[in-house]
Amino acid sequence: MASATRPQSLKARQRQEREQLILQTADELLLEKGYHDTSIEDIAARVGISKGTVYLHFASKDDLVFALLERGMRELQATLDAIFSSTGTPREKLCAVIEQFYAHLMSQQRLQLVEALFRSPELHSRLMERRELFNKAWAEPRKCIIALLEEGKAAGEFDPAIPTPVMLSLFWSMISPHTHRLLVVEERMPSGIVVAHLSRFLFKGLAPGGDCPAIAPETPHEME
Amino acid sequence: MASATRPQSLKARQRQEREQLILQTADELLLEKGYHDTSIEDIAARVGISKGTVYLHFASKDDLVFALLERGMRELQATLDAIFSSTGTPREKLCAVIEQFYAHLMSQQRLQLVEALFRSPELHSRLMERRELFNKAWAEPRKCIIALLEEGKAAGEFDPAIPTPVMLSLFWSMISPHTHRLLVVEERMPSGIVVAHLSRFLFKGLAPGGDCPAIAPETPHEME
Amino acid sequence: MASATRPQSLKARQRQEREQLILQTADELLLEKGYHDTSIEDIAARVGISKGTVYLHFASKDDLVFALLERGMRELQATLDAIFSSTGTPREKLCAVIEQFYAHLMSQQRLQLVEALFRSPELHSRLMERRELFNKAWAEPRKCIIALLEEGKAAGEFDPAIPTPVMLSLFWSMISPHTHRLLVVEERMPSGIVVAHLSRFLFKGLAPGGDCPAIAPETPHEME
Amino acid sequence: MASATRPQSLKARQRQEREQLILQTADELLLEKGYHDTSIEDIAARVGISKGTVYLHFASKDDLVFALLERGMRELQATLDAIFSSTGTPREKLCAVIEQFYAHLMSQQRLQLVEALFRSPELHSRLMERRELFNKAWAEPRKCIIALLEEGKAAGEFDPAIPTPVMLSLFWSMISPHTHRLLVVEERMPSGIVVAHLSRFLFKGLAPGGDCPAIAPETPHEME
DNA sequence: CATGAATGAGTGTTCATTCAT
DNA sequence: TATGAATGAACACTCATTCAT
Repeated sequence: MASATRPQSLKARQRQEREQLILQTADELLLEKGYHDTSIEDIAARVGISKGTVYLHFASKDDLVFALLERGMRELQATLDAIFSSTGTPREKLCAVIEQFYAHLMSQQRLQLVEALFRSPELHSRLMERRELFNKAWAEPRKCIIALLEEGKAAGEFDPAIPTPVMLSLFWSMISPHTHRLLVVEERMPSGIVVAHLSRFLFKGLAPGGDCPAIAPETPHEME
Repeated sequence: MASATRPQSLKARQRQEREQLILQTADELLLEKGYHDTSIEDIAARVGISKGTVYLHFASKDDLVFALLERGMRELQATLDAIFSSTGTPREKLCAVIEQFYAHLMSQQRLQLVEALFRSPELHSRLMERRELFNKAWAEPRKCIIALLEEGKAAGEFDPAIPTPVMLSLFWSMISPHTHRLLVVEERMPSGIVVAHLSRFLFKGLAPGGDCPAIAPETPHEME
Repeated sequence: MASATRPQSLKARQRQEREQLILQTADELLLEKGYHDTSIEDIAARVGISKGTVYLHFASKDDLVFALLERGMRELQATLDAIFSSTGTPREKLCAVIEQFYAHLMSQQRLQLVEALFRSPELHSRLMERRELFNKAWAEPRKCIIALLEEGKAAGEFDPAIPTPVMLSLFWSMISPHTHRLLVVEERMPSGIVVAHLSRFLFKGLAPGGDCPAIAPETPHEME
Repeated sequence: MASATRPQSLKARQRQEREQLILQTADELLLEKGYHDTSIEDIAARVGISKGTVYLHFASKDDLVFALLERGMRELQATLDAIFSSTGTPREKLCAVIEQFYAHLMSQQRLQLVEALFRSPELHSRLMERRELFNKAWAEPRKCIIALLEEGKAAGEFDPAIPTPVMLSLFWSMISPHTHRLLVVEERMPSGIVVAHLSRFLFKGLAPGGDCPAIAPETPHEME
């Protein structure tokens, strides 16, 4: 019964698998060589299919990249959802997010592309033309993190004097691929160590108390 | 006599100005659209000159970008030199570095390009073929910052338990264009405020003391 | 079974034909207008295809010209091989070579290109970078002709007082496209007549005997 | 008196000298690198003047080349005139022509360019658009040689069975730069020796008598 | 007069995209 | 459905030519 129930489902599954393979390969190549130096032909060749076949799955190169971003977003969201629905303080949860990034997403080179593309002005602008679908996907994780941060502030874990956008920005910095590359890839530090340092640094920095003088718009420094 | 000393100097100055204009325009366009989506013709058009004229100043597109990077490096180094040679604790100096970045370099959108290009795998490799001059320029600031950090550790300002590479990486994060864009550009926070927050966060995080349990390679968290 | 052996052979044959068409057209255009005044677009237009298609067959303009030269060489060598392996005196064989040149190669405007390109200093140098394959191809015919000339000397057919390089040079002159153009193309003389005259002239000039006074480095003439 | 007679003549003479210098330099460069790889800037640089100055003398690159050809023609004609007006048999005169080519024109690399350009399809066609002036210049030497050849036939020096165009063509072959390059430049034969061989060969080949069977349009040979 | 900065048409080459098979 | 041949727009770069100084 199971063997014959879905003759189309079989094909559909194969199609799905191929699509995932294309996405995965594109992910790797884009990270290796960047958007413009990766041609559709390159991707097709590494997958072992022909150029035309790629177009059976993705209407354009930009669509392919877009799908890649969506996939990254979905994975990110799934990771975050799992963490958010768990029990623990905001700090513990944010800690877990950092950990997840380093343990899984970064090392699998998944989210790096999301980040990399977002930081690339060339693609950023082009892809933002499709903002409709995209921003939604991006807004969701953002809201989650913000919620955690404000929850933490309310719980007295984080310093309420630090504006949430600043906190958010600092948090993104902790999980940036750039940091990952410098420490894990180039300095060969174990991922666990890096995570511990980053987390500790982040939460020490965000913790309430300490000298928070009235922030002067122009801080007095002895520089020219 | 003095009035006649520079018949050539006039032309030379005009040439210099034109060259700076091209560089500045290229800087803007590259930041807006990225390397591959900015053509020489684009740059020439915005400057108001013809394609060929650009080639009177820069032998190739790569040469133009390279000159841009060199300019960024020179400015960076000049800024750092001024700060390093001043009096003050390491903390004050690093604080001044962050401040300078935000006050001058970032707002002039210079270093963003340096960063952006360095993160692009495609250009990175091509530009690294000119490593000779370039690496030196890049290594110098790096050494300066590292020296400051270790001086700070020795002086008891920074936590010696944090490895210097980690500190360095965190410092880069503070002055990343990404953070600048999120907070100053998108959130419209005044640059001075952002600097104050970043500095305070950085030094609170780097300060000695606080809970620094033995860092476990695998931190225990309740995630899958 | 035999009928199905070539499903690819069909496409392959079409590809071959297209490639030959491009080569032939390039040959014509290069002869008409020369290397620099013939653009890839020109060639594509005359073939009736697009620029890009040319690049499906030849990786660069130089590659195309190189393929053209190779083709010319192969044809030349094939012709010479057939003649050399036949029976006959050296004189008869050289005569046959001239004949073949005029009957086939010249009229197909093939070797003209070889010659023309070899006389262009600009291309000569660029193409000589691929000397490995090429020099071999060029050296072979040269050796064949030299062998024939020396065989002829030994057999008493040619004047041993004439150095072989001189003989070789005179022989090349007989089959130069320039001569062909002047007599066959411009003067409209039948190719057979021209061949007969050239051969007769060559062999009469090369024949032993006649007044060969001691060759004085400075021949006495009444000129300024 | 002599010093002030021609204030313009002085300037005019300087202008003439510069023009000759440009021509001479262009001659050299064109021979070295060919037409398309020699830019106006190249020529100006070697002369030591600026691009613009070249255009004060020659309206276009083609004009410059054209002037070069005219100069070559004039020299050729002068040489031929001197020879033709001397006493001697046609054979002696033609011999002198060959000699002159090798002794002076070739070694000074003058006429090589005339020849080279004429054999280059690219320039030939373009320059032929200016045929009016040009053909006249080219026709004159041609007529001279033809006259000599026919005079020689009439005098019994040359074989009347050989058509004059064939003779002319053979004569051009003897003085081709190609032959010169092969023997004098590459084989390092002394120019005098080469001239002696060429002359002897030419006149032996052109001499009356010998086997001149009825020329069959299709010569019988054992070739495929 | 001499200069050389400025121009812009032209060329080789790449590659996303289409479509006949 | 899968292929890959064909297309053509786009781009970096060159250089003959012009012209303001």
